[in-house]
Amino acid sequence: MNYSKQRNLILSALQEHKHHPTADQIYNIVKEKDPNISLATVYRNLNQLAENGIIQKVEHIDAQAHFDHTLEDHYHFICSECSCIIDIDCNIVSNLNQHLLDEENLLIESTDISFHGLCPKCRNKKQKNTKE
Amino acid sequence: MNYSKQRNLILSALQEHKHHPTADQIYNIVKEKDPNISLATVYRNLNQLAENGIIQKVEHIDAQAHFDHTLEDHYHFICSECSCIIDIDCNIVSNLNQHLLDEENLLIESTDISFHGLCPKCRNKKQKNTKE
DNA sequence: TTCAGAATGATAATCATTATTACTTTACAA
DNA sequence: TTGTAAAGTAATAATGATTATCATTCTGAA
Repeated sequence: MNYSKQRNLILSALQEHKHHPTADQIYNIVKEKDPNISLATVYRNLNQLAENGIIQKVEHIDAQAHFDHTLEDHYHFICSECSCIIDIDCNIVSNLNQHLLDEENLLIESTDISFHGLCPKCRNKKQKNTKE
Repeated sequence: MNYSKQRNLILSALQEHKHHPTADQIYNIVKEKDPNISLATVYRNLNQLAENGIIQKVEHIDAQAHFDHTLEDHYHFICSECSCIIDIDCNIVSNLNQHLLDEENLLIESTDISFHGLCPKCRNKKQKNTKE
């Protein structure tokens, strides 16, 4: 990969905004510093950065792809109220993979886990509303 | 929901084809019995059947939504080679939910798990190829 | 039988993403 | 330095899955 100003802007935007932004959200952040940047450039560079193992592309959360500044293996909690994403770091799958190989003859390469529910903030709001 | 011939055709197509077809696949199946049916009708009815708890809409597998004849809670294995989907029925998450509530203050409503890897068929093929 | 509400087919619209195209930068050897 | 090929860019057309719209037809209770 050759140097490009745009790619640098995209990468630092992602590192500053750790909440799994989408391509479109990054586009809006970067546009403030480089108003001429194209949405296609953002898509191209995010995919390229992900292919080169510099960032992580997180799919299957919703219709859009999200991008993650960290490469660490982890899972996601998605709030059903405000759609915020919270990282869950846990190791429940290691022995499960062996089980699936032995019992079902399935060789697991990767596992996606996403939890859906209420985040602490939204749970608080709901409790307040029901009390009133 | 009023009766409709099209919805009945869609439902029985789904019950005969248990391998998580997409809207488009169901469209092609149903078209043989009712060549005038519209793709929009298929989408409309699949969503409606899912909303009424008659079938299950399975999202986040790939770009397309898949539809599942069973309402039973289960997870999916998706082969990275042939993209076939195999049901995984397991209960690994029950105690995890309590853990996430206690430790992270997250109230889990549902959990999506998808495993990615090689299905038995594709694993066989690969082994043959490397032996030759 | 009537008639309001539900369902339909055809098609336009939408949304996220990718491909195309013509132009500009960058890397680097001569 | 300078020439040039590779890589990058903006603008925009194209794509694929899905949803919305709308005029027409069907369903079922009164």
